[in-house]
Amino acid sequence: MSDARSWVLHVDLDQFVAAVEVLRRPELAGKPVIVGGRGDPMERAVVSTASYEARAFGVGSGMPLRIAARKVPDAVILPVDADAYTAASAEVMETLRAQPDATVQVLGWDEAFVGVQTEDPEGYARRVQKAVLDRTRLHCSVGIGDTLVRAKVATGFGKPRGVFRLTAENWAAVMGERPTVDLWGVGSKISRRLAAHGITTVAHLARADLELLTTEFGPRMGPWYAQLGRGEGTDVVDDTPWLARGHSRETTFQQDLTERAQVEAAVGELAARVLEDVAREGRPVIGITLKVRYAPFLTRTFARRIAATADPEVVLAQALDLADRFESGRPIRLLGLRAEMPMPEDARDGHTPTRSGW
DNA sequence: TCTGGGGTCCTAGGACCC
DNA sequence: TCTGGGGTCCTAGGACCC
Repeated sequence: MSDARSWVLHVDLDQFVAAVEVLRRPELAGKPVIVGGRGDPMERAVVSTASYEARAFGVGSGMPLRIAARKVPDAVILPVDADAYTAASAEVMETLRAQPDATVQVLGWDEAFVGVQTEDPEGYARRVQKAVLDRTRLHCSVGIGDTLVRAKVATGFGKPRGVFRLTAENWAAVMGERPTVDLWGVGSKISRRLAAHGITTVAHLARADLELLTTEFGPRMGPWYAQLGRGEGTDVVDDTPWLARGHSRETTFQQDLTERAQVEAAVGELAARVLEDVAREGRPVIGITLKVRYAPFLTRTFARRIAATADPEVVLAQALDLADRFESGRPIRLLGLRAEMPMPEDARDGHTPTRSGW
């Protein structure tokens, strides 16, 4: 027997969406490419992905398309083509599953964990990169870790097209002095709350008082953040097929809605789309939630449970009733509708993987 | 120059029950 | 006159991720 041990690999495609677009339009290679919305820089939309050439100008995901276009006047701006990315993603995941002894846990269009037993994880990672490139002509980076969290964080140091290993041995040296917001699962809000307690670096978080964290963040999140600071957590890659908890559709209107007839039409359209999504899966609906965002208070969004069934007439009537009761008369900037689906018994309690490591 | 769309999970607080 | 203590379920809101 060899001294093979188990490793977690995190495979992350480089600038995935932009790369897929360049593949079918080779003339775009080397140019600043921005993908977002319907490809119209004058619309209310944001950047999905920018190519490295565009990122050099300071463009990144989530930035308003209008601003991105101003930063890079020469950019090629393309509409989001979800079907194309889904197809490319499926080929990538198939390639990963075809690797020897690989357990694959898909995280999104462009990333997955791969669990393997090997004595040479770097060699395995390089073979994964080559297999993906040969099959799809797409480049990826690979993080190697002894936990999911460390593998995920490691990938960032490997980009682009590289491999990086992060384990209990080098975690503190590599991550210790970095801000907590660099951790997977810590965003701007949590990092600010941590900073209020003097916890600004990963090293601080790693040795933070458990009681303080529990008081501040609750019985689950408190201990979880402490673990995160040490890079600890599960090392089990779970390939159980993912089951959606729900489906939602939302629309930001290019012009705010002011007429009741407009609201009626918009809700009807959303309801049809959501119910179609659910019907495709053939699963029942246990609740419908309506989301409304009024202009100009962009940050003020509310969602309310409006129905326990998917009956389109009930959904429509309840949605309109709610829109009337809340601040009626104010222009509406966004409407969203979400259908919740029941989970089978054996899929509850985290058996079905979601956000990994949770 | 204003902030997409699709998801998941956790927490707090109220209602209700014994 | 005053209001325990434990438990569950549900909803709203917040935070995060790709």
